[in-house]
Amino acid sequence: MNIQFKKGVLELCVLSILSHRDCYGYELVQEISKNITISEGTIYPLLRRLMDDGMFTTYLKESSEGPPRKYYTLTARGRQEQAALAAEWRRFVTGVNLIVEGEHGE
Amino acid sequence: MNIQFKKGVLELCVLSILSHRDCYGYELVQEISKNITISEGTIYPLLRRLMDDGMFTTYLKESSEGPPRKYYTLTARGRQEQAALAAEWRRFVTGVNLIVEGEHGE
DNA sequence: CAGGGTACCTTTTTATGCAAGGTAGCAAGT
DNA sequence: ACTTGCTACCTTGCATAAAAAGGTACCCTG
Repeated sequence: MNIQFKKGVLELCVLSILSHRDCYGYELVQEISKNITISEGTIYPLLRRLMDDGMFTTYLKESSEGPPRKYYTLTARGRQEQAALAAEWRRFVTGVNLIVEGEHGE
Repeated sequence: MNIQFKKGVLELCVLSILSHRDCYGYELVQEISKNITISEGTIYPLLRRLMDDGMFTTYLKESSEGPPRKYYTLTARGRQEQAALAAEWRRFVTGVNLIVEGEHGE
C-alpha cells in the first residue's frame, strides 16, 4: 500500500474509531488493519502526539491475556477534531476524484 | 487544507491530468488548484522526480504570453502508473471510509 | 524454561509538500 | 525608459509523519 496516502489519514482513523468506543493501542492497530495496512511502530508515536494535543485521556485496565492495556477516551476537543478532520477528508476526496476522473466522465 | 492528505496524491493528480492531455507545469498548478490547493514550489520537484522515473517526455513550445512552456507527455509507463495509482487510491478511500463511517452505518 | 502471542514503547530513516527565494519573458501605463 | 504585474521556469531548506527495526515485559502452553 502506498505509504504516502496515509499521511494525516491515520490520525483521522484513530479519532474515528475512538469516537465509537474506547480502545487500547494494540487494538487500534488491529481495527485499522482490517481495512488499511498499518505497522505497530506507527501507532504509538501517533497516540503520544494526539495525547499531547489534548485529544484524549487514558486509563489502565488489567488483562488476563498479557500486560495491562492503556485505553484511550476522546475528549470534547477530540470529538470536535474528529468531525472537522472527517469533513475535510470528504472535501479532499471529492476534489481528488474530480481530477482523477477527468471532471466530465472521461 | 490538510497538507498531509496530499502526500502521494499529487503524483496521481499530475498523472491523471496528463492522461487526458499534454500540459506545462504552470498549467498543472492551475488545473489542480481548481479542486485542491497546491503551491507552485511543489510541482517542479515533483515533475522532475516523475521525469527521472520515466513517466513522461517533454517538449518546449513558444508562448506569446511569457517565456516558452515546457509540455509533458505521458509515456506508456506513465499511463500504466496512473492506472495503478488510481486503482490503489480507490481501494484506499474505500478502506478509510469504512473506518470513518464506523463500518455499519453509525 | 523456551516459545509464542499480547501489549507497551523508542530511535532512526525516508518521503514529500511548502515557503521563500531566484531568473526571465512579455505587455501596459506613466 | 522604467516600473508593475502576470506568465513561466527553477532551487534550497524546513517541517511533518509513517515505517523499519529494535527493545521491554506480561501471560500461557508444552
